[in-house]
Amino acid sequence: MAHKLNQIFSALADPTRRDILMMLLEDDMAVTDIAEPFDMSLAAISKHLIVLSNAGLILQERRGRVKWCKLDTEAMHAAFIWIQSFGQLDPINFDSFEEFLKKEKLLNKPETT
Amino acid sequence: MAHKLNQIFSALADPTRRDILMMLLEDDMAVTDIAEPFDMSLAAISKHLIVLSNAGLILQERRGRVKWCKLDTEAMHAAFIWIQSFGQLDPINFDSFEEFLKKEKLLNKPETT
DNA sequence: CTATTATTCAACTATTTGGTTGAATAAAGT
DNA sequence: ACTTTATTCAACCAAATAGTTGAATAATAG
Repeated sequence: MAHKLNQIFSALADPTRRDILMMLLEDDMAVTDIAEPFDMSLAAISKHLIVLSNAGLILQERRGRVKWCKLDTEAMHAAFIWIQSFGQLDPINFDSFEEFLKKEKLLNKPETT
Repeated sequence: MAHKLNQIFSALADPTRRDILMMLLEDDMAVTDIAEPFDMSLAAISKHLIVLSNAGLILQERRGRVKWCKLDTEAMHAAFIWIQSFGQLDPINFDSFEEFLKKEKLLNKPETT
């Protein structure tokens, strides 16, 4: 199948999936809980999670009837490394970075729409 | 329109477009010269360049009948910053990075297929 | 056993994507 | 003027994507 980076970047290209990843930064979650804030069917979220899983961005582990989802940082790291190749980008300024994150959350979180 | 990161990651998800970006790392190029190594019509490459341009990953400037393409690092930097948010990824190990780049070139360059 | 909860499957739809070809445009070269 | 070169446009096509709904599966609770 296609290069792994295809899957990783393609997975990251969807705002719902980026939101899910940000939610998983805080804690592992079950599928139903992940779906809750989104204005979208559970089946749709389930599909998004499969995309994230295929890209290697999350791990899913079934315990009983609940499937737990957690971040897997390896794929993200591969994307990070690839991007950093371009022009040896400057190390990040963590002040503007925090500001960026705040803005990102306001613009992009489903709860705030 | 959609969040800029959608366009950036979506543009990066295609191996042809990543190849084009890598070619532009070395020098600015005209559309026809960019298309040359690919087994694909000029029109297809032209479309890829529009995608890259819409994502803000390249700039295109027409001089006479030639349209020159050059990297615009700003969009890549935005993606870089977003990714680095996840788990405060470790600063890059440049030895494994160079190895990665070599592998990437072997696997992905159109000239070698 | 029965009902409830968690998740996925299957079938369908609309839209987008990545490619094609042939014609169109526009600038240079002779 | 005519031809060549550079690029895009338009129409088309196949495959992938992101969503829907309703049924199916599977584990837990009562």
